[in-house]
Amino acid sequence: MSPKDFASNLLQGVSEEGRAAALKRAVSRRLDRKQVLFREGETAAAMYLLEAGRLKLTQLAADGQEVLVRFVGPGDLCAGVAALEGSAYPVTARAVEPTSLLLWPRDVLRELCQRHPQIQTNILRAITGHLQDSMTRARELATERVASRVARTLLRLAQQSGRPVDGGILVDHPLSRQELAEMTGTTLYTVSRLLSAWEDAGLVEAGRERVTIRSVEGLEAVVEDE
Amino acid sequence: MSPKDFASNLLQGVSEEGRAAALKRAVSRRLDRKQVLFREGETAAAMYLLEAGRLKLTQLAADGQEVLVRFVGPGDLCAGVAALEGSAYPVTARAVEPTSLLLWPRDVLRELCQRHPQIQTNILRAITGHLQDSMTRARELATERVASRVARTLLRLAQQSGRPVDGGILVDHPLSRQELAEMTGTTLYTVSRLLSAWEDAGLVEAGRERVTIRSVEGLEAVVEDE
DNA sequence: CGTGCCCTTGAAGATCTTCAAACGCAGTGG
DNA sequence: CCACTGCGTTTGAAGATCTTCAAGGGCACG
Repeated sequence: MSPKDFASNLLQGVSEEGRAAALKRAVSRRLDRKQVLFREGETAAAMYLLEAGRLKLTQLAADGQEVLVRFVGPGDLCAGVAALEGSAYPVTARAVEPTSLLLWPRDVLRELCQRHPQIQTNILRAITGHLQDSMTRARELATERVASRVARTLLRLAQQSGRPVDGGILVDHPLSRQELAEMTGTTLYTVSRLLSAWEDAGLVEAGRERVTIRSVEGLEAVVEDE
Repeated sequence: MSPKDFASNLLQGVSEEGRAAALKRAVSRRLDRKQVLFREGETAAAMYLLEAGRLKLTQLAADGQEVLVRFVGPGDLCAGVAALEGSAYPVTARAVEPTSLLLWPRDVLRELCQRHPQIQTNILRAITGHLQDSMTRARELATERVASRVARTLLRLAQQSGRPVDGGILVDHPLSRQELAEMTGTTLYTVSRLLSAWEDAGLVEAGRERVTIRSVEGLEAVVEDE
């Protein structure tokens, strides 16, 4: 495996020459916790690929409420289409922990995509994945109860960014009740109550901006018993 | 304007030769009302472009409830990525009125995309639009009340498939309370009550599988006053 | 003329939000 | 080192919103 293996989502199937060209033209950048990478509505300047750390992408609702669209982890792409089309970023991106990433300015990206169409194909694949996720999310919001949605979200976070610890899986980045609420379309109060109940039942262990899943099966049962 | 202008979403920016090649290799097909074009989970056989009529795309929730993802109208693409990747259709497509469309079998589509990369770019653009829509939908489901969501949905339908009639805009295809409920994450009962109230207030006129918007401003006010 | 499908409406009650109050840890500054 | 302060969290109580269930009406189509 190459040392630049985290780039596989972007560069898989690209010729050796294309990979080299892409990596050579990439710019490196670091972000502190809570630092903003870009804001919703700004004209897209670049496409980003995460090396390490984590971003959260949010959208503002009409009434000012924030909605958490997704977390972006190592190897994930971000703002691919907005950069290609030169349109506005559809979300705001903020680091939830110290983060390092590569970026390709808009014009560089366009040139790379023209010379190496497989890169565009890979961006298309990434977008398709996000579309699937978004449809799944909308379907769950439309048909499931809050408890199911929160349980599902925890299970998903465990998969995406879970770190095994003794007797459980820790979601390995800061995660507040408020953020869980913004991911599931509910309030921080309801999330707090659910976590308290699940803690009593031995399904999770909850701390300040920390959640550890103690029983995956238990949470799956919560998802089922609508 | 070309007689094949409905194909602009797919063929804009494609060379004259590419447009000709694409149209030559397209297969024509007709559907009756309620006829199924493809089902969620089947391996994708082709990409579709609507000439006339309307499809509805639905997804099944875990508990068997149907969710209405969107309506597809003339000029709209459908199943582009699933066909390119040879994966499963993510939704079921059903005609809600007599419909005619063009289709490109999977292998033909792949060849066209290779020879004319702009076609793939156009598919990427279409998918991006759907991603935006889906995110908007999820955000609304997460933050807005039922009345707002139903009102918004009616306004959107008026834009997409509205036909001016005396004193209003008719949504120009069959549209049941159940379908409106499946679009907005509520029940047919709640939709029925809302439409009855809005009819009394003079905002809409509702019939069997028919809705006419009498006051766009009135519905916009419903959206606002959360 | 019946039958099926779509629609309406009432009543009861579950689910979830809202508001208010208070707790406790983490980091800061005295 | 301690107190202060901010922020994330917890919990109770009240009540709004929406669903669910039940019953019935009416139009369209065979």
